[in-house]
Amino acid sequence: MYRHLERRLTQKIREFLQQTYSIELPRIVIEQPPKVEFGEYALPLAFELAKKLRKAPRKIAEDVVAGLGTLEGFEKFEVAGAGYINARVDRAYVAKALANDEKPTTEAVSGKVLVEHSSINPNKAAHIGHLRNAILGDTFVRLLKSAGRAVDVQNYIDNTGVQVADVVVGFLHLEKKSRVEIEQLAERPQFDYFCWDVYARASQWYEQNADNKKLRLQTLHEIEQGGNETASIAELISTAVLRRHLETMDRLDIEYDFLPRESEILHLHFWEAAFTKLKESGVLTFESEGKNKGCWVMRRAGTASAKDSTTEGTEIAEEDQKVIVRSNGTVGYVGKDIAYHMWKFGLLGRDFNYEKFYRYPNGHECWISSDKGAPDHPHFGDVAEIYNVIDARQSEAQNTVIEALRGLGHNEAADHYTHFSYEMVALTPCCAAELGYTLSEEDKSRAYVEVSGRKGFGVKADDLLDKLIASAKNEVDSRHPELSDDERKNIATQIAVGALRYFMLKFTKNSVIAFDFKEALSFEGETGPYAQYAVVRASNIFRKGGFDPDKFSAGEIDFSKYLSDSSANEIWELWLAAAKTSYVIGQCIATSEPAYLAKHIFQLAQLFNTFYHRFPILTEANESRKQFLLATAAVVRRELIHALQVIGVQAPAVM
RNA sequence: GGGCGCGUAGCUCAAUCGGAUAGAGCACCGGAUUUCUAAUCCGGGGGUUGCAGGUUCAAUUCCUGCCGCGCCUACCA
Repeated sequence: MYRHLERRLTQKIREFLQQTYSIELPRIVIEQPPKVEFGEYALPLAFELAKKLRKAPRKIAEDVVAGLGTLEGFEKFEVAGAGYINARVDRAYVAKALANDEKPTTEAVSGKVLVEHSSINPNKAAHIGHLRNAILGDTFVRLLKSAGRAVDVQNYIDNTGVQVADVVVGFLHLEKKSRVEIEQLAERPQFDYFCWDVYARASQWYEQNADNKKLRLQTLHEIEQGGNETASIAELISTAVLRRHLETMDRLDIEYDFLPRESEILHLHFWEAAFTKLKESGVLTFESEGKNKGCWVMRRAGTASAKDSTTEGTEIAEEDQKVIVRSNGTVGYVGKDIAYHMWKFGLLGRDFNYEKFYRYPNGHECWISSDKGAPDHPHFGDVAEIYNVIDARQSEAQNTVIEALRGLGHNEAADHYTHFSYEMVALTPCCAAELGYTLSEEDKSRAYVEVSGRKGFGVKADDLLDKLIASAKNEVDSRHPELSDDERKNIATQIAVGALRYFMLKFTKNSVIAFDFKEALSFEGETGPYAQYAVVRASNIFRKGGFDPDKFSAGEIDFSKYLSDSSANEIWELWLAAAKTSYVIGQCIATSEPAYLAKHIFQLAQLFNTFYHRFPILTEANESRKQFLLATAAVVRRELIHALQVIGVQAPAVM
């Protein structure tokens, strides 16, 4: 609604400027006034025009206001301050549309979007860093879907990398486990936790002597090769850990459609197909001397090629070279990534084979890449737009892939390739100490310490969730002894998930989260449960009053009576915030920043809580005013539930 | 050395391509008719937005230079 009116206003202003001054501005800036008394939209337009028109801003603003006339949905325009033009909407018009849940028709965007997130190495339990990735990714998926986009959710599995090799080495050479023993362990519920420790031990063991490291390299080669016992054990381990990751993420209502694996990228020869094209197009060049002698290299992203017009042809300064194919002929991960991304855009000319892998309790089927494949499978890849949720440390690699696509002439694909970059989750030194890790003096003085799977240093996702559930369960137990234990468990889980998801979303993407248990375990203040509680309060009003909030009819209400005068500003602010939800969702998608929606939810909940205190509804003597207040609660409740659903948070029945 | 990012209240963070008096939460202090359940609400203190210049009617935001911090910068994935 808010967005719809803004568009209408922009259009009107454009027409006016064209007709009156014959001016075409590239962009009409529309802001939100600092206070609701000033109206709903503010235009600093007059300041911009002052120079062009050689008139005082204030005078221009007055002229614009006088000449603008009327506009549907708007009450009036006025001049404020040194030359702001403030627009006031017709409050009753907006409220009525909102109460009736009228959605302005939006043009459907065609083309499928591919969002890839999580991508946890299948060699150990997921930790809080992975949670940030998965929650950001899943929320972005929900944002896109709520805007009507068709989305494929992928989780890339690097099942042939060194991390997997390390656990395999750990099991076979350090723990001396047989295949049968590993199979038995893999059946155990917390196999990923077991691997967590094995991985950390193996990493330490490498430091002991050089032979151990040789074993690692040999194991890695066997895994990459495939078709041998080592590869088979690696597959066994990585698949079992992968299942655990899916279970962990499912606890947070995070699901995937397809799991492409690196093993298939190798076995189905994606790279060979890409290599040919990369050589033909000159993206890759062969180095015949220098430190990268014998390698196929490409220009490192960000080392501008435009400026060095002096170097002729395809010469790339040594420090700007990124090795794609090693001198022994093997391809590095960036190369595989280029091939994989050509597949995503349908540019490779090859496809995976697919088989069913995991069925969610709700019946949703998750597919996985495979060598053989099932005959009937959904169509993946070949999309119009992609988003890769990958942390900021990999931005250079991501940019290299984008440059490769560009070099191949696929500019459109490159333009629709978004590295959805975010910063890592680290631990506060205090938190690290709580976990029993001893830190160096240097680390203690830092604001945060990076987690390290290699050192087994971090907070496991399931542990954190268990802690949150236990803490929420305590509260629910004491507040609602009348409920069954199952019901209380269920509510506690919803609260825990709400707290965790909100926590990961409240920070903007490029701020490092210094994780601290006290903050993450809080259910008060700016948290998910705060917003959930606001919904519960709204529901309670209807429950106690004997009404159904979802069937509440606003037909008879005279909104202008209750919203028009300035004494109604407080309630109007709440209506306005509710009207902004879809606008905020649009902002989140445009900027790839889910934090805006989290903040919006909190603000809406905050305004509602104030309203809740100020205006007792059920005791309201004036029946028509009571209906109006009920309509207010119904609309806010509906918008909050919707917005919470978009960030993947459910509102419990009671709290 | 080069690339990317960050520096805002005691702490953790916001501030929508530059806009009106820089906002929240936590912590601290003081309050809220035992009510639609207080996981809430109201009030209070707390800021030279790292420093110095520049551009602009307007700078936390853009530009330049410093200072400080983080990440990336392997023929590892």
